[in-house]
Amino acid sequence: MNQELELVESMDKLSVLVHKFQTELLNGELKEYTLRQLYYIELIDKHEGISVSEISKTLELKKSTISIAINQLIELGIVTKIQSNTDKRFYFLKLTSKGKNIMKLHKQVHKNTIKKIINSLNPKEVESFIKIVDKIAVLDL
Amino acid sequence: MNQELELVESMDKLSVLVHKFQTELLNGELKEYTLRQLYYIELIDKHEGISVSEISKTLELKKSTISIAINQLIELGIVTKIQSNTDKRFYFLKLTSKGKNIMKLHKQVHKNTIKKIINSLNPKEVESFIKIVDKIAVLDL
DNA sequence: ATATATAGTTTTATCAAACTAACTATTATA
DNA sequence: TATAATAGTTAGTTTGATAAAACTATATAT
Repeated sequence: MNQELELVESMDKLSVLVHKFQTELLNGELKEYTLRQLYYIELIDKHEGISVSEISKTLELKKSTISIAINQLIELGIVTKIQSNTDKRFYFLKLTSKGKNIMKLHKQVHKNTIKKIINSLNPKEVESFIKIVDKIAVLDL
Repeated sequence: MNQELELVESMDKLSVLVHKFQTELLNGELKEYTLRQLYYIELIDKHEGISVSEISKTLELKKSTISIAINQLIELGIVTKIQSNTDKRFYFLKLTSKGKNIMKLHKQVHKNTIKKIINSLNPKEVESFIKIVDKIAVLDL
C-alpha cells in the first residue's frame, strides 16, 4: 500500500491517541481544571517568569484573553505574579506550591501512560520512535 | 537519558504536531468551518449512512448535541438525511456533493502535510513510524 | 516636557459546544 | 391494545474561550 495513504492514517490514529493522552488528565484529581488551564500551568512551569505579553505572542492570542485566564489562575491560588524591579510594567509569572503540585499530578498521569506505551514496544522501537518524532516535530507544517 | 522522560517529551512534541496538523485546515478554503464540523463531516464520509444516535453513542455526546450539529450541516447543504424505509424513526446521513468536495479539500491539505513528513524521513523510518503508531494506537490508555 | 509605545486590566460581547428536559413520531413488546 | 422503548427535535441554559475597545501605569524617545 501507498506510504502516503498509510501515513495519513497514522496521523489520524495519532490524533486520537494524543486526544486520549490529553483528556486522561480530566479524569482523576485534576478534573476540576480545564485542559486550557493545565496548558497555561504547564507553560508557566516550563518558562518560569514568563509574562502575559510573552504568552500572548507565543500562543497568538490577544493579551486580554491571556490576562483573564491568568488572573483566574491567580485567584485559584495556582499562579503568582511578581512585579519586575527594572520595569514596573512587567510581571513575572510563576507557580505557587499549589500550582507545582498540580504539575506534579499532571506529570504523574502522563508518566503512567508512558509506561503503558513503553511496555507495548521493544526498546529499539522506543528509541526509533523518539528519533523520528524529533525529526518531524521540527518541521514547519 | 531515561527513555521514560524522553517519551514524555515525544508525546508533548506530538501534541504540538497534531495540533498543527489539525489547525492547518483552518487556514485555506476550509477556514469557514470549525474543526468540530470538519470532524463530523469526516465521520459521515467514513461511515456513510450513520445515524444521529450512532454518532451520539460513538462520541459519547448527547443526542441533542449531535442533532443540532448535524442539522446545522444540513442547513449548510453539506449533509443530507434519508429516512429509512424499514424504520421511519431512522435517518441515514450522507454527504452532499458540497460535503464531498469539502472532504476532498480536507484530504488534500493533509496529503500536502504528509508529503513534508515523508520528505523529512527515509523510507525505513516511515515504515517504522507507521508500524509503531499502529501498535500504540490500539492501546487502552 | 511632551508624545509615543508598551504591559497589563477591565468591560462588554460573541461564539461554539455542550448539557438537561420536555417533546413528537415511530416501533416493539407484554 | 396499552405500554415501553427508541430516534430524533426543540427550547433554554451554561461554560469556556475568544476578541475589541477603552482604560491605567510605566517607560522611552524626541
